[in-house]
Amino acid sequence: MDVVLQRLSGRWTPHILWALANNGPTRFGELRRLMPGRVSAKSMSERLQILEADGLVDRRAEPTTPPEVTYSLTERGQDMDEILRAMHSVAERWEASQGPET
Amino acid sequence: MDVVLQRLSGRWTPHILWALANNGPTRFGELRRLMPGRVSAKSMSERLQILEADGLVDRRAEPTTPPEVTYSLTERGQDMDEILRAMHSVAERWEASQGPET
DNA sequence: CAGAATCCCTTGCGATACTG
DNA sequence: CAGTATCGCAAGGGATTCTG
Repeated sequence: MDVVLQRLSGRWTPHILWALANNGPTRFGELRRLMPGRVSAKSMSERLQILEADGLVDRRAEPTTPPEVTYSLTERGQDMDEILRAMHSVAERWEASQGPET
Repeated sequence: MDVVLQRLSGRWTPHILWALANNGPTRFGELRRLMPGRVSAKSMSERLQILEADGLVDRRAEPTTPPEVTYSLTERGQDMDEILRAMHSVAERWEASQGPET
């Protein structure tokens, strides 16, 4: 379980996986804009590299100018969807039946 | 979703909730021993206070000497079980079909 | 557009020592 | 037993600046 936790660690990691799961292959900038809140390009880039190294995300760069880099979920990355959906489910339930502050 | 993520944050948080879900009310020391790896008493205590403040965990202290403090899941804490089980499920699948390094 | 390079700051956590 | 008090460190991430 620790290994799963570790791969999900990082402020934006779950959001990134969630966005890719729901939007399919997405470009860097767009992915960044899909995040709820401000993410620095640095954090985004770093995290995506880690996710790629972890085998959860696939990176495909078109060698054009300007560059067009698209990220997508690997099979292993899609495994996470089960967890993300559970989170989303809980989140919606909490939001619905009362507005849990903070 | 962010609120759920935030409540699950912390190195030991998911493990704590998971342990409480599977073992029922558990005393401080025992809970600490159930963690996979070394946890300082400080971290454990801090995190439990946060979990209590977040309304996920209930703390019941028997005013004896030596003290006997028991932690358990609140209803809201049990909501997390859905997520934890998903994590556990993925963890087992990964562990079974190959030994994902790291 | 998609980063890489710096700089800096906050947070989380462990180790250790102490207490009612 | 179940904490609290201190100290110190490393990781994560934001802001900013620069580039092919």
